[in-house]
Amino acid sequence: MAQQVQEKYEESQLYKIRHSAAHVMAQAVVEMFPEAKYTIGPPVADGFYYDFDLPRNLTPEDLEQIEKRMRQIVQGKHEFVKKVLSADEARQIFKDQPYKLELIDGLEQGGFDEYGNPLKVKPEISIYQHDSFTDLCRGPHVQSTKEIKQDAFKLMNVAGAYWRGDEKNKQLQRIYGTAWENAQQLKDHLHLLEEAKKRDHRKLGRELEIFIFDEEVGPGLPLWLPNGGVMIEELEKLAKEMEEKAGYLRVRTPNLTKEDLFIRSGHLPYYAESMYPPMELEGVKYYVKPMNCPMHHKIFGSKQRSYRDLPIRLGEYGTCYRYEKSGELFGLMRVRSMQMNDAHIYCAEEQFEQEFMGVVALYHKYFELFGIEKYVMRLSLHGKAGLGKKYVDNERLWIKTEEMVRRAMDNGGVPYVEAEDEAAFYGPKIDVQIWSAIGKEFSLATNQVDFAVPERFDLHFTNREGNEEIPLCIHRAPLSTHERMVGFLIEHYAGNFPAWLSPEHTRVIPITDNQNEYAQGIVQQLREQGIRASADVSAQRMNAKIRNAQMMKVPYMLVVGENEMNAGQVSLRVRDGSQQNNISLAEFVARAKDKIARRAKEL
RNA sequence: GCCGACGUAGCUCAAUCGGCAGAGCACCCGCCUUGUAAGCGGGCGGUUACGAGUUCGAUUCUCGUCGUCGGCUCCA
Repeated sequence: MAQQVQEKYEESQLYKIRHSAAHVMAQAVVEMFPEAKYTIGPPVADGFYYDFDLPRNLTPEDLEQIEKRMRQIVQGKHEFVKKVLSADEARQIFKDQPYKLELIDGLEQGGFDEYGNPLKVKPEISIYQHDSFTDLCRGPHVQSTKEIKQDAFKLMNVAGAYWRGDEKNKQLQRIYGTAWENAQQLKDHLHLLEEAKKRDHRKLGRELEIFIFDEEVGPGLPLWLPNGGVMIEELEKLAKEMEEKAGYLRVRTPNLTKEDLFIRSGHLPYYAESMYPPMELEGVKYYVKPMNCPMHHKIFGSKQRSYRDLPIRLGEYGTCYRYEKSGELFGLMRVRSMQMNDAHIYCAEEQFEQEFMGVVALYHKYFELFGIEKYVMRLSLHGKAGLGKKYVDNERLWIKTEEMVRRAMDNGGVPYVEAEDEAAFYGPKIDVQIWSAIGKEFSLATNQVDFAVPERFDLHFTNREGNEEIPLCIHRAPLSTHERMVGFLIEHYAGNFPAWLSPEHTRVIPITDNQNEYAQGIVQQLREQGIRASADVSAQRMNAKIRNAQMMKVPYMLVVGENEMNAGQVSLRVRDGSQQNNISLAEFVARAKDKIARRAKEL
């Protein structure tokens, strides 16, 4: 049932265009720097890149030059010619290209592809030539450079990238480009990037007063402003409702624990790099928690459990701290303090499938609520080489657990893709990739199976036969962290949240200050009905007040002037610009309460 | 952490070749009493991220630190 979503792209014309554009770019770069060492240049999601080892750093002006030269080259209508040859012939051609020689060695041994990953079948060695440029390459390419339209590609930026993606290797200069079948597609793509920029949660988060970062507080440590506080309250309320229905119990655990706990859990041997260093008091080391699980394990183990008690589902919105490397921080999406929608489900092996799929069902409810239409479940497996280093050293259990997850997903009819060497240290996991309203990809929810740590904590329950059995543990966070979830929601909705999530439901706008008191009375009535409201009694004109409320993306505006006041009514302006004049407050309250209570998508 | 770029008022941005640091918005004070996306006038606001150096003189040039951004690595 595992889907090969990549397969199609690799056979497409677009893939060939991008791959070929990468070669053309490499030609232009090598012309500019004859001493350049070139490495690999594959197509990626929206374009391509090529990594070079160059005598100096590239500047934006260089990119312009390279792009200009590329346009000349593609207009030359050069044929791409493939040649299959022996390793020695290839070595002769690339004798001055050390990275290519390394690749040839890998290909010859039949061991590794260009990323250093093991290959299943021994590949043939081939080169592609066009114009003056020859590259070691398995293809496929377009017939001729004329298929690369000179107005349908663009070089985007330069970035550092490690050779073979390994931070121990030399850092190369990577040029990213985007390429399409025609100019219109390129234009559309660039437009989409512009739109994404407008929705950027870092920009909107500040404008809508949801969160800030402060240099003095520290990188990756967001301060939630009152508006963000409201959104978090709403998300917690949502999770609590859903989890109570699904039989979860809520617990609370401290942010600090003794070193001993994390030695036992395996965090210190396998995860220390991501933990804040310990603080020592009276000779005892304490760590801030990067995860809640060890403490939940302690709660599970705090009394004797029978098979009749299982499954036990312990949930907590615990605040965790992880020392993410400075360059990894990214707005709310990657932070150092985070509050996870965390829970641990302890179950017997025969309950695993049902519990696991129960979590997947929860995902689907959230997808529906947030209008997430596109998603991919990504099954992350262990990598053999990481056993005992990245992963607990028990290959038999890895394989067994991975098979259990596959079976559960297959039986449940949930499509997924597999990703090798991406598991958590204690077991395989399902990460959920979702796509926002404008097609930007996010990785939010996670669902992990832990076959290792319960044993380390000596957790057990008494089974039907009266024997002690170790429970499985499912770690899950369908709503991710508050940080990442809010970041996603900002971009997904472009700040136009459904009413229930909006920090302020209603802004009451008096037309002149004669209506200030009336407006404030309305606010009080709304608050009593559980509707978040404020009155704009500033000295500005009504038009400015409306504009401000629109810019803060408040869903409902109640305009009150002389007429409304005398009639005891309000005039409703909805965020979409529609109006409903002279209605009773009760009518508005009924509408708003209904939308909020149902968490309706529409206003 | 690594490669590169960037850092000017709360926000968005100017400042010629190294020569007195400016605008709009926001905020405060007035005037206007207003009908569905900015009424008008005035005022406050800066150790140009921080610290050194070069120079008669540094927002501008050099170095270091901190932070942000584009990537790599990593990840909820």
